Amino acid sequence: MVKLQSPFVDCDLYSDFYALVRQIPKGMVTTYGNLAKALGDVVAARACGYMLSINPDPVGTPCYKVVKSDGEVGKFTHPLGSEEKTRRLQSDGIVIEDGRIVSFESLCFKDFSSEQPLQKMKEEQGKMASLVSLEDDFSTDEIAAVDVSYDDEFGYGAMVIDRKGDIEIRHRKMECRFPYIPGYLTYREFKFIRELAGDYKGLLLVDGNGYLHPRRIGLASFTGVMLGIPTIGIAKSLLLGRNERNWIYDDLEKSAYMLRKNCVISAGHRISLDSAVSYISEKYHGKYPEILKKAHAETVKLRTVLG
DNA sequence: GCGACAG
DNA sequence: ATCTTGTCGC
Repeated sequence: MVKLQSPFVDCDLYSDFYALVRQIPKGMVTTYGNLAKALGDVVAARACGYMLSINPDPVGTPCYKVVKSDGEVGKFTHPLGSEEKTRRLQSDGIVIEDGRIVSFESLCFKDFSSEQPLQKMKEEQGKMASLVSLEDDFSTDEIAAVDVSYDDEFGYGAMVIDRKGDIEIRHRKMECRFPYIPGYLTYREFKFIRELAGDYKGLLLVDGNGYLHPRRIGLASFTGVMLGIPTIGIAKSLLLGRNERNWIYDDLEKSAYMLRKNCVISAGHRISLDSAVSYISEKYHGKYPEILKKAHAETVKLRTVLG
């Protein structure tokens, strides 16, 4: 059994990110995209905006210096909004005309010092992808589902295990310091799944993708490899790919099946796509899997009670 | 300029 | 997922 340590599932991306914002020199600006690239992937640009919107230290971490990629000032979460952002930029000596930074190119700081955590995660995903098996090697004696919901700083995870009608429910509340970033859901959610699953060895349904992923290693597949268990990815929307008669193709490869609106099935680990599709569609009669709905409802219940 | 972006 | 400061490619 492969026993890979995963140093990145505990990454505090918020702190890494705010440290980058503090590197912007006096009198300069940067863009959400440049910060995302410093984290290791421009796809995180919108998450950078989100992290700024919940910046816990607006004085020490000056988020007004972060603007859009075309030099427009962009939004600002403040009672006075973007006009206040503009005023703060101007008091740094930056000239703004028609809502746009003048001499934007020369004022835009890009030379961040960074470990590029997302880049390292991408490399880890590449290694994990090579360990995924799409050969059927699963039993259906026990089936389980996991899901996590969130508030600002915590995640609320739930796992429902069905052992031939005998239902067990597990809960877990943990701090979460990693925002949602397309392609990196693993680094937000896997630690919840690891805690919830414990030594569970049955088939696991994961709320997200498996093989349908830019690096062929969505949360469901990553979970399968890390825990050494068979998994299936069940997503509610498409991360990528084109729908042709409900089969999802990305590049030229068939990588998922849209069972219905809001139910995209992909192979996780130790199962083929065809087996995943026929098992799920038969067991749940072509509907969204009940056990995942229950797991989701449990996370909401937990968040309402503990949050 | 519009739509796409697992949760 | 929540109710939220983007970017890129068609």
